[in-house]
Amino acid sequence: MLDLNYVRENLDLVARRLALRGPNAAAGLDRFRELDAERRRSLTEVETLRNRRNTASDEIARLKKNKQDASALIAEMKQVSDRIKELDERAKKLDADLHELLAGLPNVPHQSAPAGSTPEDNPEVRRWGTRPEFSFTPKPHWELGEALGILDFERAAKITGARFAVYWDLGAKLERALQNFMLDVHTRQNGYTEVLPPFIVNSAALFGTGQLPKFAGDLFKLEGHDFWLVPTAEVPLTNLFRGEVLDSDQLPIKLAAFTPCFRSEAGSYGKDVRGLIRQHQFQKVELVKIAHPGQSYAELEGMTRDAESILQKLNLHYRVVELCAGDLGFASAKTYDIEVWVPGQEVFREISSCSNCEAFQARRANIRFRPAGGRKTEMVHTLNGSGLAIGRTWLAILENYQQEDGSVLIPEALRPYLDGAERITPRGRLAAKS
RNA sequence: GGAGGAGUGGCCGAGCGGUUGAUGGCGCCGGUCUUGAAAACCGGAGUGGUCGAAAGGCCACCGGGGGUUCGAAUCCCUCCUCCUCCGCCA
Repeated sequence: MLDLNYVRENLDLVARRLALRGPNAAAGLDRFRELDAERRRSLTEVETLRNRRNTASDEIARLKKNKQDASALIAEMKQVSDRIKELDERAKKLDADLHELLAGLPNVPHQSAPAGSTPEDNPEVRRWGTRPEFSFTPKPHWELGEALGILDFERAAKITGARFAVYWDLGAKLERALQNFMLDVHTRQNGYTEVLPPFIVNSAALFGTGQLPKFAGDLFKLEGHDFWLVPTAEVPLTNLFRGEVLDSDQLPIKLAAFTPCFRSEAGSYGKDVRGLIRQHQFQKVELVKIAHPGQSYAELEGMTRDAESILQKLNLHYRVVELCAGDLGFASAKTYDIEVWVPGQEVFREISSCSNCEAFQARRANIRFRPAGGRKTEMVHTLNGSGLAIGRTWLAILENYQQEDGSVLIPEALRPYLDGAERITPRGRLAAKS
């Protein structure tokens, strides 16, 4: 959420910068001036009446104490109270409207955000490694995985539905190895604290990070409860500090968590229908930082490097792009996407997205800190990034490490996590071993 | 799931429906005293909104929401959270 005073004082600038996101990004902002003025007018009105009532209440108390008659004043105040009730409803409505307008606006892109409206406009920042050479035509991971007997979409559809997967044997173990490998690197080498949060959150948490109210359709909700499946660990991790005032010397807080992520993928029909790229459930190790506002952009660079370190250790070719203003997520002011090379499809695919939300989420979730010398609290900056999406790492390994005989080599860094296994070879096709 | 109990400022803890934004203690900040510190004493300090150039007013906030009343931290309803007991359960 944007700061009310900031929007009021910089309305034109905010409108101009939001327009960089696209034609609809600043929708409703034209109503701001009027709504804001009307809200303040009606607040002043009702507060003046309240003041009168408070004063009169003291007077009534005094009269009664002295055994004097207060009935005239009480009768008058009864009228005033009725009037307050009316005006208060109007003021509350206006306040809610303004809040709704503000809560519906996306974050203002950072100064440096490149212009553009589609992923094609995202400039490449850097590139690491080289494309693997194949003496044969590399296959997509769904063919490899099913042939190896480690990936099973058919049975997943039977027990659940489309866009779910069952992993068998070394496929399941590879997923688990990646989970442990990523958490170990981030906690032992990159300085993050491991957290295991609930995989279900309430709507206040989802408001805090910006998924609600606007993107309810992207989420899975539990029937009969104010509970939602997490779309990313960013939600529970960032909301850990909701409503808290942190000490300046606690910052930056660096957290890493493994969770499954659940997304309805409404509106993505027909997109990435094959394979693991777009699933209703996928696993992810997420990084979250709560940072001092003066440090948040340096922390964003660091977080992106931390995510990259995983791909480097796995020796997977990738590039880093910076999202153009039109491609930025709702809460983000600046985002780097890391895209891994997927040879079966000959494209770079997003495997991590690292964002600085500045104070946008902090305002929604009311996360503040007390500056070292100062007394007045300030909003923190929040950052989040995938470190990494495990399913997409899994498929990148399959496609990049595939051999002509259909087997897949296991990256050296992962072998200690797989009892030293060096290679995935075909097992009995989709048959559960005894 | 059932039956009880409780939620007050950074923490602990008072609070007959009427100067209680809230006593007291601890902690915190400033000062006096001291070479310095401690102790003692004096003083200060919440968050948000709104009006104002500022000084400073005003309004709201005692878990959340609603109600009763001229007036609610105090009474009623409801939801949430925590504690105790019972049931169930990994």
